[in-house]
Amino acid sequence: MITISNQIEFRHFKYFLAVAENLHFRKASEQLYISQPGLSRQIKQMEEKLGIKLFERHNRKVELTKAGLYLQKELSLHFKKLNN
Amino acid sequence: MITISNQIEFRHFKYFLAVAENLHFRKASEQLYISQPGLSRQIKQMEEKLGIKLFERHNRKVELTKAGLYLQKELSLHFKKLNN
DNA sequence: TAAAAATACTCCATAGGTATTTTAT
DNA sequence: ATAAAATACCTATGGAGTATTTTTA
Repeated sequence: MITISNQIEFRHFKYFLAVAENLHFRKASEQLYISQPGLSRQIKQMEEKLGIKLFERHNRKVELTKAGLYLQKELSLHFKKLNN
Repeated sequence: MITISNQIEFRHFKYFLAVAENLHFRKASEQLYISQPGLSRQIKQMEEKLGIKLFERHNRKVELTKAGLYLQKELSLHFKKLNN
């Protein structure tokens, strides 16, 4: 049985990668064609579900945590293979 | 930009793999702890979104189509890498 | 004081359940 | 006659939008 998707959905990965790329929630939200609050909530939810902080928010500056950086690498590697 | 998840979610992959493994909707639904109609609908939706038939339903016998077989192989390879 | 993310609220799309029907053997 | 999937109908969860607040440089 596959377990990951009981918690995390594609949406989360997609959103995460957009924020990780932009390091800016508003810009990422525009790129994703969703609202900034919606994006913030989903990232927060993702962090809660994983029990891991993915971003450090020092106002006017968003950074990836170590865990976030690791996840970004992993996803960049494997995520795209599922797009045929 | 990642595109796949605008249509398909983890849920679909998970459900698909369960049916592909069991070749039986009811058994697969039990394994997934969801109802048989819910599973049938999600698989149907997945096929519609992909525009590809994944299973042949001859009553009392479910078979993977060629496309389904291919997808099963691909997912078996890549899907699990996303589980840390 | 302004730029950015978080919170409050609301709404609605849809995943999923129960009951039933259809289908083929 | 029965086993299995599909369909009909309904409900409730949660994703997402707008408006606003909080935060810090």
